Parts: sequence; structure tokens; C-alpha cells
Amino acid sequence: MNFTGIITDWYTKNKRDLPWRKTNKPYNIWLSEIILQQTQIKQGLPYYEVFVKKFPTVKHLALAKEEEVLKLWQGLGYYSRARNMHKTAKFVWNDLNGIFPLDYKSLLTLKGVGEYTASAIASICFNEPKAVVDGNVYRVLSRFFGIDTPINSTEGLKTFKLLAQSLINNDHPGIYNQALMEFGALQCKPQNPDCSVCPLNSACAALKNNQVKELPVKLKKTKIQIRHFNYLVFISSNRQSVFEKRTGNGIWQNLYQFPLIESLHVLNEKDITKHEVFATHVQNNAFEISLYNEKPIIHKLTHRHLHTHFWIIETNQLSKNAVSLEDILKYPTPQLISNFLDSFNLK
DNA sequence: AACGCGGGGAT
DNA sequence: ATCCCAGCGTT
Repeated sequence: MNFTGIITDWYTKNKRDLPWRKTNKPYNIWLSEIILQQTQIKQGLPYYEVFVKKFPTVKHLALAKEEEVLKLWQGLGYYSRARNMHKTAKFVWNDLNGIFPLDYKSLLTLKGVGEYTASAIASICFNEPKAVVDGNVYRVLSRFFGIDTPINSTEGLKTFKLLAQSLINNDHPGIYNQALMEFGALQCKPQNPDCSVCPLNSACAALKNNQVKELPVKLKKTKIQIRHFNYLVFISSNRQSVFEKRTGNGIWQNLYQFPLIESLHVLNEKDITKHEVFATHVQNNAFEISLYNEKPIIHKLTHRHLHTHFWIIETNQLSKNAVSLEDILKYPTPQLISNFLDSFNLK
């Protein structure tokens, strides 16, 4: 049996029972693929269940408010996926009569659908022989064929895409694509794969050359920056606070948070109370300020560590943008804020 | 071509 | 600590 045959055979014996494998509806496959971008199945699975239940069809999703979509997406990260997904749902519903594009090329025009996702949907739903190339595929192919070209170099991208496409099963491309990814996730794992039980071990170049640990090769790593976040948790005597929508193009776009003072170094109480963000909400009012966490809460993102302090500011009245404390929990927020709200008793 | 974008799991 | 995860859009 050849590579493709062995992978497919392994898949029929070892595949996990996952909900999106019970359907070929483009809406469901699309939804699962967006959720699973840069996300492990264990993390994404409960979100998929919630979304298909809340939005059974593209129409349901299209008619939802973005804020509702973001609230359900809360905690999953890479929130542009949720914003683009909602945008695409509205586009499909309003401009395409609720019918998803039927081939790879037209799928690519959808916001949030790149080469990987278009290949996945086209192969799984429409039997179009387009090979997916994701992190699993890079790993399996680089090891089996012994390719040390960096997977994130221009040459590597091209090489692996061509190789993957040359291996595709033209009769069952969707099954084969999923098989290769499942094989990478369960058998040809990043760390400590058990090559003794691998059905490809007799022909694997990396195993033969003792390079399993070294492959795939990936260029550089992003340097982590430290930022200091100071959140102003206002609490007025009539149980209101200030919760604002993040605008602009940066992190957590369209999610909500307390007023934020960002800085390059640690701030003390005086720095906070003299800051214009503070003054915007507390003018000539009496206030009482206290630091909620003496030690910074370090929220770790891929390329930033956010050293965070929450300042509790009790005041008799708030000047603007006040919302009731109970309502705060209804807004979509970053996990950093959500964690704080869990630990901070609002009563 | 390089970078920004989250959060969690595994080792 | 470090790497990785069913990647994509922007610059």
C-alpha cells in the first residue's frame, strides 16, 4: 500500500468520533473549520456544540447581533474569526440566497476563509481534490519525506503545498484530508510520537535518519513583550461601573473592558489618580481607591505578557458611560477580564 | 515577506 | 519556559 492508502486505512481504524464528521453540510463544516483554526479540538469542541445549537443554520447566524456572536466566542481567542464568520454568514444569507459557494475558488472569496479552509470545505463537502496544508500536514510530510525546508519560509510553503497536492486521493479527497490531519494529531504528534506502532515506520525518512525530533523545521520565534495594564474598576454608590467597547484595530477588537491605562512600567496610585483616563470618570467627586491585586496578574498571549493590576475605585457618582454592575456580565470580554469578574465578587 | 492576533494543552 | 494548535488578514 502507498502513503495515501496507509493513512486512509489508519484513519478508518483510529479516527475520533466528532460531531462535524456526522455531516457534510457546508455550513457545519465551515463553522467547525473556523473554530478549529489554530485551536485544538479539545478546546474548540464545546464552542462548536454551542454554535450549532444556538445557530442551526447560516440564517440564524446571519440574523444574530455581532455582540451575541462575540459573547458565545468569548474565551476562544482570535476574535477576528468570530467577526469575519458573522460577516460571512450575513453575506451568504443576504447576497447568495443562503447557499455557500460550491467550489474552492469561490470559497476563497469569503472573509476568514483562506487556502486551508477553502480546501477543507471543498474536499469534504464537494469532493473537490484540494489538499489541505495545516500544522499536522507540515509535520507528517516533513518527517515521512525527510524535508528540512522551514515550513514557514516561502520555499517551504510552496514545497509542502505541491507535495500535499500530489498525494491527494482523487476519489475521496475529504476523507484523505481529514485522515492526514488526524494522523498528525494522534500518531505523528509534535512531542514524543510512538514510532514503534506507526504504520509508516518502515518507510519514514525522519525515523530512519533519527530526525523525528528535529522535523519539521520552523523559522524563528516571536519575541515576547511586556506591557503593563491598569484597569479602573469604578463602583458607584448606585451600583454602576464603566465598561467600554474596544475600538480600533488592535487586540480584542469590539470586546468590552474597564477603562484601561496602559504603560511601559509599573504605575502607582498617584500615577493612576492623576491620569486623564481617571479624570474622565471621576472629576470633582469624592473617591476611594484601592489596589485589588498587589501582585500583577500576568496574562500570557502569544507575543505579549500583560502585567495587569485592577484598581477598585468607589465613588458617589460616575460621569459617563455608566452601566449597572449586573449588566457587565452580559458583554463579550477578553478572558483576562472574565477571569477577574469570576474572582471579584460584585456584591 | 513579516507581523499581529488568544487562549489553553503538553512536556 | 517553550512549543504547538484543522490559519487569516493586513501592511
